[in-house]
Amino acid sequence: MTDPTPEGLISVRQGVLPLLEHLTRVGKRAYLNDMDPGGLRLRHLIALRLLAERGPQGQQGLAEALSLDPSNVVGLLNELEERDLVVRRRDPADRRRHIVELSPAGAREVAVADERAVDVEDRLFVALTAEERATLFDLLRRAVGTTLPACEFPAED
Amino acid sequence: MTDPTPEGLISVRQGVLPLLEHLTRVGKRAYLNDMDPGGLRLRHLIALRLLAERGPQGQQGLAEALSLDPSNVVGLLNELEERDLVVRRRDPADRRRHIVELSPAGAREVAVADERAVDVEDRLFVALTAEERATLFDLLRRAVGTTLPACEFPAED
DNA sequence: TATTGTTATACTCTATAACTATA
DNA sequence: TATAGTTATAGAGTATAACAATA
Repeated sequence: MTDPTPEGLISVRQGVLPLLEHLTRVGKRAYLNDMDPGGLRLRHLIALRLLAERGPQGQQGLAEALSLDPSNVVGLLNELEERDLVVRRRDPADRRRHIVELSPAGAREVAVADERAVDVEDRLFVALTAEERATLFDLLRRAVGTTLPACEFPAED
Repeated sequence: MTDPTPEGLISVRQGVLPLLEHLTRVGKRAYLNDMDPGGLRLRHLIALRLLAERGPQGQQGLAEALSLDPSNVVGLLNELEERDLVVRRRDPADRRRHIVELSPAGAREVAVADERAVDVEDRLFVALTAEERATLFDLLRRAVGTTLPACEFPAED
């Protein structure tokens, strides 16, 4: 064949998205099954962690960082606020804005939920060594970084 | 600190799932926006590719490979069959089974949809070199391999 | 009695447009 | 007029149970 691209790379280019989709779905399901019924779902944990890492945020910035539509962030925050894991307060400087802040209970919940996420990931990535998981994390983090204006996520290295 | 685990690895262990979820969601959205309205969604492409790579399958095996509930596979196949991309026929040996097979039109559609997926992935992974994408692909493929009894997916190397 | 595929249903997730209150 | 947040709604994705046909 006179194919200019090495065979291996062609299949690589075509197949990452299906694998991502698969792994995410299986991981979310495992996380859901692990948690107590009615507990926080993955999206809640992600939002709480974002607040923990970046501090108080307007909902607009939160939506952008999560790559969610602002209208969808509303319901997510409602659920977190009902459980007193998060506090919304008006920005005195611009009374249109809501500043969202993690509550002490929210911070505790992040720790609990993180524990569960660790268990799930340990099972999800049994095939990989610690170094490989670190590599995977790094690659994903860099890829995510370009999909958003400003998201370095859990970049606490 | 007497922590037995290096600091770097701790944050790694906690954070892969959120990154996967984020990247998958963004990728699916990009794929959806790219395609002509009413076209095949990502899950259709994944199912067609599976059939292309593994050949005719019972729906049960298909469900397992896709990590979908068999009841959800029904609707997916209905949509593919309506477009004549796939053919269901009774297994003469066991008349309970439906053998699902890719049609010639289905095979052509895989190629078209793959093209679009390539574009999406090129944008999704601009931050990564070809080698890094190959590494990512390999790591994901190995991780997926353990989440399923038998899924080596696009392992055409 | 167990298995394959199917139907029905409820709930979550996502995208979109219209609305309000502030600026 | 534009922006931050909200509401409402429709469609896609997922989990579950019950069912028919066949083994």
